[in-house]
Amino acid sequence: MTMRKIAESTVRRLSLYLRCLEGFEAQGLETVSSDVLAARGGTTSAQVRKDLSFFGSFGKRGLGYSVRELSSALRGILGLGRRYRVAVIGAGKIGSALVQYPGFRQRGFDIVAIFDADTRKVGEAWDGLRVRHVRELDQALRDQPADIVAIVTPGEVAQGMVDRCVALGVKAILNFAPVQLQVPDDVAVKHVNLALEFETLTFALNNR
Amino acid sequence: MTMRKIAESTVRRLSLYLRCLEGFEAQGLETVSSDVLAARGGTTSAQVRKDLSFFGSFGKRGLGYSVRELSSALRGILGLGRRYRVAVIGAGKIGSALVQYPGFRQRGFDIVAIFDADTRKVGEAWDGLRVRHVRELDQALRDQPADIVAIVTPGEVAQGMVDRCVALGVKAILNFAPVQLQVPDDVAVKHVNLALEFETLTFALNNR
DNA sequence: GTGCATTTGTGAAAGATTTCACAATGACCA
DNA sequence: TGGTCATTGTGAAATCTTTCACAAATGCAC
Repeated sequence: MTMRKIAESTVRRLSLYLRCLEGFEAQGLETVSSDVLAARGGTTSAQVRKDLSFFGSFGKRGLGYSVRELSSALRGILGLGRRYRVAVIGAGKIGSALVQYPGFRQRGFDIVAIFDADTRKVGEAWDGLRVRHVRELDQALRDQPADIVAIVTPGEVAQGMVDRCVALGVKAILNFAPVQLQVPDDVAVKHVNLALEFETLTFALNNR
Repeated sequence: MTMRKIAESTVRRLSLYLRCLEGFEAQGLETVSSDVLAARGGTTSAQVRKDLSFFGSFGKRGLGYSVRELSSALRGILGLGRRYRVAVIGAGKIGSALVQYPGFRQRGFDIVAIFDADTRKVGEAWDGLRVRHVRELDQALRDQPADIVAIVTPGEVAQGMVDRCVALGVKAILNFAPVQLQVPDDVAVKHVNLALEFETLTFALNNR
């Protein structure tokens, strides 16, 4: 199942398809065609079939896909067959929203630790989780490794935190700080940058 | 300046370059080469030059780019020469984080209204802004049009809100709801979907 | 069981984006 | 002024992604 060189765009769509399938499942649908899935997911049926074809053959010709089976296959492909431990560095507004959002737990992501450099925040309990000082970061991650670290610090300190995490063996980072991070090849980084999203919108507003 | 068919990926990088340039400006740097800008932005010098070449010629051969001039040019290209009015629909955790994040105001985005369907939330003041009931949405947007609407509602009601906004002339939407939105061609939509980002990370963790 | 209506899976074609590579230009120095 | 060095701007090539189009399955009706 694990061939190399799957495009980022393909993986994003797989995740999207899974979300659509969960909707169909909730509606009680048993099967979907690539056409219907594409319509819901905002793409084309050929794209759906091509994306899936990188991983195998999941449909029945003439019939479409079993909603249940395809969901299950996608969860397998995306590695969602188990839960993931997430540590959050930075207890500001966005860190807070992350920690308190119940959707993550539902989707298999458990936030297991939150850190901040501000001693005034340390000790606050958020959603049952005590904010710890960043100086405890290394010890905490050694005792209880995290699968994914979310960086929600100011830009200036983000790289330093990432370096510490990488040294501790963290292989996946979700970065909300507005800086590009340097990491070794075997560490996955995803960036979420709201200013950037807003600016692609202002560009669109001014160019059509 | 306004040719058609600029790739989305190019626009995102332009926004990124601007962020890098602001950093260089803060460090007191007068000029940068495409090489230095690329290193900071996580891309290549050829990519930087190609991206810029769609809009004109901003550098001096042998010298590089004036940090000040290039910043200013990019702000022009991205349409950041003025302020933008943003309305937020949905006063949950993420809506709250959005409204209270001071960075948006600093970057030219003013949140001018926030709506929710939950009457218990209506009337709360967030950062000096009163939460209004969604039934006031149409009247409010007619009185005080917004340039950009951020959708922070549950998925089930997102499309309905978008339809109302589009009918009122909104041309740019930032969608945090985990559904694909249908809009006319002349409306720009950007999606922010954290579950999806997490899932591209779990895919990466399981496929290398 | 035959034929019809569907819909998948997939090579090949088209289209888009990134990288290459180099001529052109400007700054600086002697 | 002329030579050297650095760096841009840009066609052309390479690579990557999406779309096309159709043979191969499958179910269903009769």
